[in-house]
Amino acid sequence: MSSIAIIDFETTGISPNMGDRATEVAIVMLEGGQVVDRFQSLMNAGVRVNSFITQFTGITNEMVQAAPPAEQVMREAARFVAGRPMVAHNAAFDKKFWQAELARCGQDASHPYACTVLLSRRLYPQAPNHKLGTLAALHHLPSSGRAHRALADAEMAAHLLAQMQHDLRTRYGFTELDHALLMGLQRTSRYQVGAYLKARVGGLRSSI
DNA sequence: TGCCAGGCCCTCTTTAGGGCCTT
Repeated sequence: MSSIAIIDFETTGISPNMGDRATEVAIVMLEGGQVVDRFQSLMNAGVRVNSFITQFTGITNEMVQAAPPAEQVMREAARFVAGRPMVAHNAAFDKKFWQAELARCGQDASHPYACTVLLSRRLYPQAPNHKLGTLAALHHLPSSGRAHRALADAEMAAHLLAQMQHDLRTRYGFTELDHALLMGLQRTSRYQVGAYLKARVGGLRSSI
């Protein structure tokens, strides 16, 4: 059975191109709709955490200074992912930090990323918004810790992805749900979602 | 304190502008 790596970074800001660095990473391995493994670590990139970020995430300068070096953590994270396809909530954000941090230690970062924000916009257009916390409440997903810490957010995104996989199975009759299907779905116009899923499921059945 | 990005998406659009989402 194929597994998917769901990742979440906590960082000092929103742009690695502006000098922002990762302070924490968590990766949750999802297999058959179940969380089967976890990786989490704070990391010390040698930068200071400002008061807004500390208030937002709970991560302090003392915590970061006591953490292992960023390069060491990123090498371990890359080994944990081991080339698996990846998913993140607003993947454009986590993907650019993944690439920036791995580039600093000469590691390959060419993993395909699917995005639960894009998928949610396709599958749950009725949602009031597509923030992770809102979607977790909407689907009554289990909470697994403090929001805006990497492991809690990665687990929440994994539960959201599992919910999407469940809905695709029950609504559209999918028996196999791979990463390529998710990549195709997130690239599909919201007006073409039904046609795309119907084509991919092989015309077994569709509720659209 | 407030700003810093960027890809995606919508619409009163497409020769554009602005909101969403992440920290």
